Amino acid sequence: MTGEATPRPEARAPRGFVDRRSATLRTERRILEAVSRVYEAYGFEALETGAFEYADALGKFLPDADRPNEGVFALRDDDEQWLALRYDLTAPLARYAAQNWTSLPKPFRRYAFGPVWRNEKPGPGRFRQFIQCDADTVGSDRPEADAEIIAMAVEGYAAAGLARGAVTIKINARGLLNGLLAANGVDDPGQRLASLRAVDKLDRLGARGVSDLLGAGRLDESGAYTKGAQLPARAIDAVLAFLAAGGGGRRDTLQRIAGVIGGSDEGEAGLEALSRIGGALDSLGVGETEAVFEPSVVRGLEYYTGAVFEAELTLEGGAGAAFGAIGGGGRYDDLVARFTGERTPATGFSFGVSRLAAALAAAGVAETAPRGPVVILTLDPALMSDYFAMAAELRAAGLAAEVYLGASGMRAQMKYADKRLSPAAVIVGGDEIAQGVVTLKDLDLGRDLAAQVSDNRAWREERPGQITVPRAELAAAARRIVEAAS
RNA sequence: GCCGCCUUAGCUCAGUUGGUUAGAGCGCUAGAUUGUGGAUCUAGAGGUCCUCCGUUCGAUCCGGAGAGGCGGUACCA
Repeated sequence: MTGEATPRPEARAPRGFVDRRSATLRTERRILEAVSRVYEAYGFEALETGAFEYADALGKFLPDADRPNEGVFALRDDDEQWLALRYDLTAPLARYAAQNWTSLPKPFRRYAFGPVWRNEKPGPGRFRQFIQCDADTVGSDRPEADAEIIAMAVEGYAAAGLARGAVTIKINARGLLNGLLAANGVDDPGQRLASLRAVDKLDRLGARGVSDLLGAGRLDESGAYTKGAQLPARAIDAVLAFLAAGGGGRRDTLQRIAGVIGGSDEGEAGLEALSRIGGALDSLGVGETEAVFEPSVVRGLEYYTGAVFEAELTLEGGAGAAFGAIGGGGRYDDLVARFTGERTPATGFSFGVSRLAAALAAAGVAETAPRGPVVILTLDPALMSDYFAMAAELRAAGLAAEVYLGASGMRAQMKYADKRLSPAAVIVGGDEIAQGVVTLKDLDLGRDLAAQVSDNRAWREERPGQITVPRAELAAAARRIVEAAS
C-alpha cells in the first residue's frame, strides 16, 4: 500500500486474439474429434510438434533487423538463434519428415491439429491465433494421393456437421495459368505474380475487376489504387477465357479448360494432373458438386507446386465467398527438399477449425453452452461438511456437482446457479437437517412456472419446481432432474 | 502499408456554444422479501470524457501529433 497512483493496466486481450468460452470450445472440440476420426479411418497417424520452430525452418522468410516480426511472431533464443511461432502445420511437418525421414514409413501419412499464429492485421474472420487441423501424405506423387486428401476433406466437413452440398472443394493446378501466360508471351515473374493475385480475386471483384487488375490497374471504393499486371490485351482475353471455363461438372470443366489452355508444356502437365485427380475422385465416390475444378483458385502460400484446393461455404446468394475459405491445401513437392536436398512429393489439406465453427453457426447449426453442475447452496456455514458430503455423493453417482463457495446470500446463490446453467439446486438448511430431508429445485421447471406468475407474493410462496425428498434419495432425485434437463 | 470513419461508466450511447459536483438505459452489488432465479420499487458501487503537446484565467470540448478500435484495400512467406 504505497498510496501512489500506479497506472493500472487495461484489461483487454491483444488484438487479433479472442477468448473462447465453453460453448465455442465445445463446438471446436466436436469438430476436431469428428475430423480426426475421418483422418484415422483413412490411415493417417496423429503427430504433435511444438509451437516454436527455428525461423529458417518455417520458410524462406527470416526475421531481419528492420522488421523482425513481419508475418510471424519471432524471438531470439539465448543462443542467438531466431525462434518463430508456427504459422501453419505444414512447415513443421516438412521439418519433422526431413528430420526423421530414414526411420519413417514411406509414404508418411499424418494428421495434426492445434493453434497457429500469424502476426498480421486481424480482420473480420481473421485472427492472429487460430486452430488448424491438417492431414498430409509425404512421399507420394500419385494424383490419387491428392484425390484422397480431397475426399477426406469432403467427408470431414460432413462429419463436422455441415450438410453435404454446403461446402464445395475447388481444385485447380497452378501450371494451367502459368502455361497460359507463357503461351501468350508473359514471362516476367512480377507480371505472373500480379496475374495470379488478380485471378484470385474473381469471386470478390468479378470479371471486370480482374480484367482491370490484369491490365492497367484498379481504383477501389476506399480510393486506394492498385497497380495492375500490365498484361497485353491478348493475354487478358486469354486469361478471362480461362476463368470462364469454370462451373458445372468436373469432366465438362476439364474439356473447356483444354480448349483455352493454349498448348504449353506446363499447361498440358497441369491438365493431365487434374484429369487424373478427377478420375480418382470418381472412383472415390466424390460427387460432382462436392469437388469441382475452378480456374480462379490460386491460394496464397508460395510453396504450392501443383494442384491446389480450397474449401468454400456455399450459402445462398454467394455469401460463402464473402465468408472466406474454410480450408485449403495442395501439393508442395519442394518443401521437404529444402532440408534434405531430395525432392519429396507431398500433398495435404488444412481445416480452419475456428472459421468452420463460425461457418456452422452461419449455417444454422447453433452452438449450445453445456449445462452447469448441480449447485449445492450454502445456507448455513455450520453445515459445510454436510454440503461437501452431498457433493461427493452426487459426483459418485456420475453427476457434476459443486458447493457454492461465495459469500453472498441465497438470492445471489440462486442467480449464480442460473448463470451457470445448472439443471438443479440443492437447498438444505436447518429445517431440512432437522427433518432428515433435502430440497431440490428443478431450475428449468422453476423458470417455466415462474413465467406464469406475476404476483410477487404468489411467486415466493409457490416455490415452483421444488421437491423435498428423504436425505438418502438425494442422488436419485437429482439424477432424475439432470436427465430431464439434457 | 494505404484510404475512410470512430474513441465519454462493464455494454450501448447522450451531453457540455470552453466554466463549480459529467448523465441515461442496460448490466453489476445489495435492501424491500424468516430461506428462492423472474417482475416491481429503493439504494449503492463504477469515469485519467484515449494519450501527450499547444492555445486559454480555465480544455472532456478548440488546434497539432500519437495510440487504439472498426471498415475497405494491399500483403498473407
